[in-house]
Amino acid sequence: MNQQPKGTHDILPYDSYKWQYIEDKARQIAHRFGAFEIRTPIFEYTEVFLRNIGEGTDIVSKEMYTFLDKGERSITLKPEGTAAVVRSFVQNNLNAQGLPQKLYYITPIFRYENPQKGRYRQHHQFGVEYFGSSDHYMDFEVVYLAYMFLADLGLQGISLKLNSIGCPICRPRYIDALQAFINDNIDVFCEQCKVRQNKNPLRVLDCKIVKCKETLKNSPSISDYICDECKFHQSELVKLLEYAKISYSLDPNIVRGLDYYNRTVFEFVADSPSLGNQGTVCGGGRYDNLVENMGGKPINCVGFGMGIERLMAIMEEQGLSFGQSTMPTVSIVYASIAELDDCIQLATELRKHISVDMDFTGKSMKSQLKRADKVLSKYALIIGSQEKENGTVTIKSLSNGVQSCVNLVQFLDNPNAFLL
RNA sequence: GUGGGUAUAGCUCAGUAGGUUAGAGCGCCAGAUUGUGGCUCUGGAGGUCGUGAGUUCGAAUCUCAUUACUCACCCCA
Repeated sequence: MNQQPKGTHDILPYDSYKWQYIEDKARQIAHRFGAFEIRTPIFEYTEVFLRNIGEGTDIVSKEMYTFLDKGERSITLKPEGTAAVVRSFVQNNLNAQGLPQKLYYITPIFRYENPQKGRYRQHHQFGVEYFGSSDHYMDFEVVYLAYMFLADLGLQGISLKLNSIGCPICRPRYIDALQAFINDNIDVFCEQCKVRQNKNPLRVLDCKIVKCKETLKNSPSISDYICDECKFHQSELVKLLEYAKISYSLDPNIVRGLDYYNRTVFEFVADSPSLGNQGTVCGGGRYDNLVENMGGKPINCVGFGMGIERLMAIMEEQGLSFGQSTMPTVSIVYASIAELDDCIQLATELRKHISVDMDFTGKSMKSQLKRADKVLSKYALIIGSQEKENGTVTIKSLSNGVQSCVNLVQFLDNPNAFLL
């Protein structure tokens, strides 16, 4: 049965350079902001996610890859990045290293969903988590990091959407008002919304049904309910964004699907047909209570997760560069099988310095040169009876066909001098 | 969990009033060029037509079932 599990994808040899390119860029940007990489296991005890993402969320209630290991412990494959990082942060007392602290990760993420464009059962995220400040400066830096990363890749048509979902003090007041509003208009709303009204009223704001959307235009706005501190926090963040000339829009319908967020929530959204309705390429926000909830000190945090598959889809669509595939510098070619041993020795010697490809299956010279083309070698180093007899090697440029014959000892002494 | 679409060569796809031996382009291998790649020409290999039943003298083609993929809903990166 040569099949891969539903919703998973192999990254094939001729595509892997694209991943390396994006991962390199992500690391560069993170390092430019002074963030350190953290790598947590691919699975955690189920509790880590159950408690912190929120039992009422879809992710926890129906999308986790959960199983019992041989010791009857409940294990779950990472369904998002933040909870695991926070677990590690608390467990290893990383706050003892001083605050604020900036971490980033690149990790596979697993969710049991029905796959479609831009949604897979295994996808990959580049994420950043900042620990240790309640200031809007920290929100700004995290948003700015994401912004710079997207800009660095050359992406166009990505917009930043921003919202504040308040804090544990003011949000309940808003939810009460929202529920009351929905109740007053209960007949107009769709069946989904009627259910969500009790389960997770904020999600009603996200409904795509036209009739619900229309009705919601008259619903109470969260901006009228959030407390002065939350309001101030947002307005100060907005000032910084404007100062940095990052365009944004305040969108009261941005409601994130994880329970731990408060105050700032944001998304970077592409209006990209290639992604269908999965335009959200990055989502994040502030989570001030998560560290404490996981048994740590009260430490305020901001973070985001960025979907690499979605990034790549947009980049492909916009025709952006993924850099160059890494290529061997030279290919070694034997004119006949009699020179194969000499060529192997040459390759062994050269590989101490440069990248070398060669065929060793006795193919014709013609097919060896074809292969040299295919693997994108810049030069072919040819050894035949002539060269072997004279102690030389023929260097052929594969871009213009020019070739010269040089002394093998001199060549090995400083190969780069001959490979311009 | 719910709905729509698709399934033919390694890849992208042709192929219906059911009818001999199922095709093309690209890719692969080889030759033309016996020590030289890309271009050109010639040849070659490669198919249980997703799987299983049914209708029929005869099924890639029609019917049913099944599986996979895909898009969409839900939700999310």
